[in-house]
Amino acid sequence: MTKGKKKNTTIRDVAKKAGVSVASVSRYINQNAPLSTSISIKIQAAMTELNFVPHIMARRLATNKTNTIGLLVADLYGDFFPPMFHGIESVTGEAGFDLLISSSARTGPRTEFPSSLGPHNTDGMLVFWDSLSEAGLHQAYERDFPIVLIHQSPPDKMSIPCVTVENKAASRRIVEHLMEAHGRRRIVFLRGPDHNEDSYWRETGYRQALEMRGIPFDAELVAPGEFDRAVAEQSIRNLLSRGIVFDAVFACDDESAAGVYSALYAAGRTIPNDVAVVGFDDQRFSAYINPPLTTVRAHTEDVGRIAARQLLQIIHDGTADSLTLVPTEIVFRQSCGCNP
Amino acid sequence: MTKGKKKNTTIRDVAKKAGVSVASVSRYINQNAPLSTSISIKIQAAMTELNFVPHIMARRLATNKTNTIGLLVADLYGDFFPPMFHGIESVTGEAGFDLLISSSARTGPRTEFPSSLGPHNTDGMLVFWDSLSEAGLHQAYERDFPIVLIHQSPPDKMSIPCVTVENKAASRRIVEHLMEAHGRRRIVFLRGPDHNEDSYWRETGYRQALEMRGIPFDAELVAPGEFDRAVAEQSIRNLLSRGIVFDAVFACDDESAAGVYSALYAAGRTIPNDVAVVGFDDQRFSAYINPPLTTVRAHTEDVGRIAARQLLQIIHDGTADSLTLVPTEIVFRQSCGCNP
DNA sequence: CTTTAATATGTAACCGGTTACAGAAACCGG
DNA sequence: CCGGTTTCTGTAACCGGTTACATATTAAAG
Repeated sequence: MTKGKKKNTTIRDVAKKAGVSVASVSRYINQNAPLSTSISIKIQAAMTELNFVPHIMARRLATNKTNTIGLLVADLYGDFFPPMFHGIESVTGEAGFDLLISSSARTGPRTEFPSSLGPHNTDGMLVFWDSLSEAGLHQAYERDFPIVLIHQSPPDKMSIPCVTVENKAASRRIVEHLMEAHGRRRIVFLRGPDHNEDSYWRETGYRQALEMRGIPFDAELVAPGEFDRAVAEQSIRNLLSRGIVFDAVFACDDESAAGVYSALYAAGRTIPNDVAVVGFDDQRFSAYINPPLTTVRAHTEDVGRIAARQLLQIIHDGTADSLTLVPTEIVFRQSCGCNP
Repeated sequence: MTKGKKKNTTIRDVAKKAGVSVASVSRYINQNAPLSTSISIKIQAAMTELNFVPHIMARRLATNKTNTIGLLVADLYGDFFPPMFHGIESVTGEAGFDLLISSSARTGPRTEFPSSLGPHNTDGMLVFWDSLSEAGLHQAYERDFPIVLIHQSPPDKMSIPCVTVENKAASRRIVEHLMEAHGRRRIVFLRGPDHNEDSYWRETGYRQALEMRGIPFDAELVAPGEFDRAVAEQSIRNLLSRGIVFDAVFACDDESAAGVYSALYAAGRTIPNDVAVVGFDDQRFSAYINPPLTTVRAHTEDVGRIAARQLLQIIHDGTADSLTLVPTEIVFRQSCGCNP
């Protein structure tokens, strides 16, 4: 429209128009070397006149920095992602970094280090649970590409910083609450996916609570939840039909707690009178369901914020904390028997 | 560790080692020109031996293509984003494009065309409602940078493709349902934010339904919902305390429907017997609340998919549909009085 | 008023790919 | 066996910034 010519205006055009050298223009743009005011003015004038926009890729090629960080996620199920993203974005944005997202939903956990997120394209990468295989991680680790793991601790031998939430203590406390405040004794635990660490620690907390109360662990009371509503519902149905007695359920996450509700409701059991139910995560719907779910709140936004900060720090000076546990807190609603 | 030398291995190193020209190596990598097998083999050998990884930024500088598309969102409230993202990612990923995300949550709607998402850094951009000011849009439009709008139609004078959901017909039908199937007459409408288009069309559908039934529009029955639980709750409280009579509520979105539930519950009114309630969006919690909410399902994932496809098409050949309306469907649950 | 040190600019060589163009090799019909 | 294609391969000039180093300018010192 305007000029007719396809050519981009470059730093050299600006230099010519301002009657100075390209180096000066570059220095003016980056403000990284002293420059006389008279020259600065001329450059500024030329730049605005030519409507000059520096070519980011050229800069990146020359400096070998991308000012971009990569985000590798498995899938965006649940209410998990938005707050996490919000946390991450708030710190990366502040620091002037772009965010490149890649989901492995289509492909399953990447077995290869994803080239689109690797060096040359990002300065570092945030890796969520289940998004990158151990082999893929290893590739990144070897070239010591900056990485921080989220909700996943590093495999043996690799020391990669990790940030996740405090699972065990909160789980222990919520189960203790069921026992102490509401006198429950036969508490079902609904597991998460097999190698999920959150699930592992939540189960550990559950077992510790039993142990402290001298209640023997009963394998019959543990069933799959898979972080999935339908699976959890089926598990509870099974327990019920097999005549197994229980007076409470600790669901590994709120999603499966919702499944518990359905199964219990269908069987005519009331919550919390017949069976108390508690979950983990404090998803958005948890406050709305009936009765409102007692659960553990994970400050997911903080997790994102902290992870991003760690990554920036690695990129900047190579240091980071090897493990950060973000505190969790129990939110007492009605499904456990409180606030009747 | 390995070599001790900092230098990256480049295409020239590969060429030298394979005893061929850089052009051949480039052609081998891109498979864009015939190459004798003998040469191909030598190059492949050299590449694996040197562990060569092409430098993406160099390629981008040379080709002036980024293979990246930008995603500009306001904030990631609600259940809105994950499915949308999923849809987008599925098509961009398939096409080999990266996704650069920028949220304007920290800053409010961008008034400037965000340089990090602009030309040089992305090949095109998906813009959500409320994320970019009209001025910002205009800048992009002038340089005819590929854009498609999501849930927002272009301001006057600019013809930018847009994809959103069908709001009006579904709204009309759900209100008609309230009238015909359940005999409701005094139906409250809870508005969304002021200049939100979804809200506008939903209200239009509401009015049409009234009109077709010969029921006069009553301004007293329209109150703010703002897509916000608390605001909606307060609005219903007000109506109630002012003694305004109504037998149904059409909430502009499910979030505000949840607020309606609270207000009604607090006032001792039952749903759907005293007041029928319907919403819009079919958020995740809507099936879980009590009673399950009758609402309109928007196929958000499709919106994302279609928008992404449109954008790729613009990038590819410059063409696109100026408006795509993704169909919606009513899901009948219990809050309207169905399935008792 | 030189001599020397400090500072501001400019020149040109990078960064690591792509690709227009030209030259070489292989193929083909007559 | 020769000119005319057709198909491969190589050279070198880009893409648009940054920056080490050299040079011009100016200030400080002697």
